[in-house]
Parts: sequence; structure tokens; C-alpha cells
Amino acid sequence: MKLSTKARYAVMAMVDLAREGGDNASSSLTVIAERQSLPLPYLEQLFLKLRRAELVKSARGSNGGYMLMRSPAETNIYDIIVAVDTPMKATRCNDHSLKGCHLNKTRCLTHNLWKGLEDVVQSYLKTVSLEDVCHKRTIAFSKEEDEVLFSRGDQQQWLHRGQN
Amino acid sequence: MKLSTKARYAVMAMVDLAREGGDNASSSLTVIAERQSLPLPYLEQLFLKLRRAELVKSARGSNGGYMLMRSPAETNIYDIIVAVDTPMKATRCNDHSLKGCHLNKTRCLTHNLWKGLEDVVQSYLKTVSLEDVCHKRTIAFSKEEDEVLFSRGDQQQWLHRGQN
DNA sequence: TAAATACTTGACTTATTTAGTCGGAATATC
DNA sequence: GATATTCCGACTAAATAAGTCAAGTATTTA
Repeated sequence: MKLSTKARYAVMAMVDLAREGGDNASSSLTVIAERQSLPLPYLEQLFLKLRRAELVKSARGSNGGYMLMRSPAETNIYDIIVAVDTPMKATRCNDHSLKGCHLNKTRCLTHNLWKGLEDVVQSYLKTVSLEDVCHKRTIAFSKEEDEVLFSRGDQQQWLHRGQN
Repeated sequence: MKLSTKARYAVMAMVDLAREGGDNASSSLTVIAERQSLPLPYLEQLFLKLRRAELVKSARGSNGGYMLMRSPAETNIYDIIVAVDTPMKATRCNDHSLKGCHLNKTRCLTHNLWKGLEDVVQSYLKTVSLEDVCHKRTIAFSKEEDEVLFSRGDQQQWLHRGQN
């Protein structure tokens, strides 16, 4: 269970785009690839999918490039990862055909467990926006499952859930 | 990003063991493999690791088999998955050498994001025990990030965090 | 309009990981 | 001693991921 480079590279590139591409300026993949030390042809593959997912728009021709479709605050990490990769597949049965799921009682037992795992991952990735990442603003869950660490750059503050 | 069969099979087998192996009775891998439709030689590999992780103890010879080291309630899913597989590796840099992490500012930005993802997954898997799975008792997080669904079989109850 | 720039696309190759197998040794029970 | 079982390392095959390549199309600028 590990993150694919597709997902990692896509997020890195989108963060780069969010930081450098303000004021309706588009960044070319050549520049992004260089800044982030990523292989250009690989980035091309990824941005094709990002554009089809309507996360970025492209401008062709000289001085062309890509720019975000929506603001960094409105772009969440989950959408980026889904666009280029399968985000988290823990269950084996898809929603329609339950083959491989309820062969017998015991096998079915684990279904909720894996579904819960998918939900947790999905929920986390959806709550984090591109802007959050740009500002190093992240959400961490403590072991008590009762507190949330809100971190903005150097400042950190422990809060009880519901106080945000 | 998907669950490995190692992790899935190991949990399935452990759940089987928890259900059938009460009263200090040991179950042989042959039986578990048959009940769960899993390849025996593969299970052998996995239980070797589970034993070394001290999650199960073994009895050799005829009528031998495996039994849980601790009670199902004291055995959590995270430990099982860690024993047989890497649970969730989202960051690329390990804790000691930060190579590939702070090459430049932007790359560093995503570090907290991935670390947070690892934490969320780890936290979830640690809170679920083998007993929970046996009773289909799972924890699901709502979109509001403020409520928890405690489900026991047919009963379901929405609670605010901290009331459990 | 010509040239430069950069996106578009699919096919291809290679490397890595995962999944699963095999053969045999050790050990306990009947 | 026959049988059932764990124990262990090495091996193979299949699948996936990562990355490359080449030939195109569209757009802008000069």
C-alpha cells in the first residue's frame, strides 16, 4: 500500500502551478518539469488527464502552458489523485457485482473494514486543498481520536473537535 | 494505491482464526486455507511473519496449527498488516535521510500532506480490533468530520466525538 | 505566412513489485 | 514409523508502474 509516483508527481506539479501560476499566467510543462525535477514526457501524460478532469486548462502555442481551472482553495487533493490514478482500492468487490465478497460469512466480515479504510483516506484527501498544501496547512489526527492539530506554517494549535 | 493481497489474506485468516479458534484450540493452515479459499503455500509464508511478530503461536506436528497470541479484542488490524506488509508509505523520504524531500521549497511542501495521510490510515487501522471485525463493528467518519458512526451488526448509532 | 513553441496522442520499453509455487527439512502425534 | 503439520529459502511468473519515443496538431509571434 504505497503512493504511486503518478499521484505524487501530479500533486507536486499542481502545487507548483498554484504557487507560480497566479494572475492568469500559465506555466509550461517544461518549466514545471525543471523546477520539480520531473520527467517532462511523464508530466505530459499526467496533465492530459488533469485537463480532461477539468482541473486545469491549457493554452497552446507560443507562451502557452497550463493554468488552474479553479482557485487553489477550491481544488482538493482527492480530485487530483483520482484524475491520474486509482486513489484507494481496499475492497475487492465493486459496488454492483459482489463477487469475491460474500463467498462465505467470514469473507464478508472484512468488507466493512476495508470500506472504512477507503472512506478514511478519501475523507482526508478531500478536506485538504491545494492552498492548504501551499501554506503547509495540514490536519493531523492525534492518537486519542479526539483532537485535531491545526498547523499553519510554524504555528501549531491543538483543538478539541468541533471547535474549528 | 491499493491493498495488497498479503494484507487482505492475512486479515482474513486472522479473522477466521479468531472465530473458529476459541478455547485454546489451534487451527491448521490447511483448514483455514480451505475455509477462506486461499492458497496454502502463500498462507504459510504469511503465518511465518505473523508468528515472528508474535501475533500467533504455533504448534507443530500432527494436530498442530496456529492460535492467537492475544485475545481478538487485543489484536488490532494495524499490527497484522505491518507484520506481513508495509502498511502505508506515502512520503518518499525516511525519517533519517531527508533526501528527495527538501530539494527545493515546493517539494517540501507536500511532505506534511503525505505524512498526514500515513497518520490517518495508521490511526484508523489501529483503532479497529479483530473482535470488531468479527462482530462487523466498524467506525465510519462522516463528511462533517465531527461525528462517528458506531455500528454493531444491525444497530447503528450516530454519536458526537468524545461520547464513546 | 513562416517559424517557433508547446500541447496531443498512442504505442512502446523497461524496471519493479506482487503473487504465488516448489522442494525439502524439522517436529509432534497417533 | 507413518502422517500431518509447521518451517524456510529460493525460485518463477504475472501484473503493474514508470518512463520513453515519435509523429503529429494547434496557436502565437514576428
